[in-house]
Amino acid sequence: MAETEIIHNEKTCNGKLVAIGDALYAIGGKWKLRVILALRSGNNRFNELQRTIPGISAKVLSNELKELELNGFVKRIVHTGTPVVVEYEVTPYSDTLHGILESLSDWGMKHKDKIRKQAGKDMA
Amino acid sequence: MAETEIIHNEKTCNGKLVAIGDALYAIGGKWKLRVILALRSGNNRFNELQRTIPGISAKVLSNELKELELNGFVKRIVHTGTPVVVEYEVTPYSDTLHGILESLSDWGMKHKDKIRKQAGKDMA
DNA sequence: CTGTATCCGCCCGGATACTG
DNA sequence: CAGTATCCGGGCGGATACAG
Repeated sequence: MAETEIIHNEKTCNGKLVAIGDALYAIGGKWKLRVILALRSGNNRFNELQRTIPGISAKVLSNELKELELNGFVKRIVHTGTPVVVEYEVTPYSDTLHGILESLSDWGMKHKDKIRKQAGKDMA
Repeated sequence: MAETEIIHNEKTCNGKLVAIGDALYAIGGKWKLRVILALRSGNNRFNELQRTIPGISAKVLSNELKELELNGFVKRIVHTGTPVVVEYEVTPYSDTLHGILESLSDWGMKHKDKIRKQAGKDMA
């Protein structure tokens, strides 16, 4: 039956839901992706990151970096010396997010278009 | 240069970041996707939804449904009669989320595997 | 049944000050 | 510079009661 394409199997859906939950747990939230993007664009020091990401506080940035490190997206590198320098790097694993980022941004743009058109119609 | 594939253009990235923010704003959060999934699996009445989605309160469910309706994912249908029956339906627009849901769940599953393997190594 | 209103505890996160 | 500790206010969301 063709309906299975639309209706889906409930157990499959639940499994996906769990997986989606896992994904959102790891990369959801206000800052995770922004931190990763900031790191990608070449800002690797703590204070540099804080300046690059508007509105983030030291405490929150610290927590985000720890979680990102736990999840394997970021590597913390301490260069001993005088003074001590700490750098953060995105790992190759963070590249696995590429597909998600692409679909999210594609959809986000289309969605905004749709919202703008609705707003236009509301005005008329 | 081949590096552009990895490093990306900063303005493009910012544009994507905004779009990703828009997307997460619309479908991010704890309940949005769960509500949509519950509706898809045939639960259309308010109390039915509340029973189907573990842990959601009436207030939160009410808010989620309003936001989902505003964003065009859900249609609210009032059947006048005695008693009045209210039903919620997913709209065809919610199908546009399919790509996002697929990449999220794919990635979520792979990510969980990776975490489990790490945990296994930690034990050894 | 389908919600809304109110109360309220808790936690997120901002500001600031401080340590190494 | 690289964070941590503390204080604290606002808001999210749960419980309950209530309205249509």
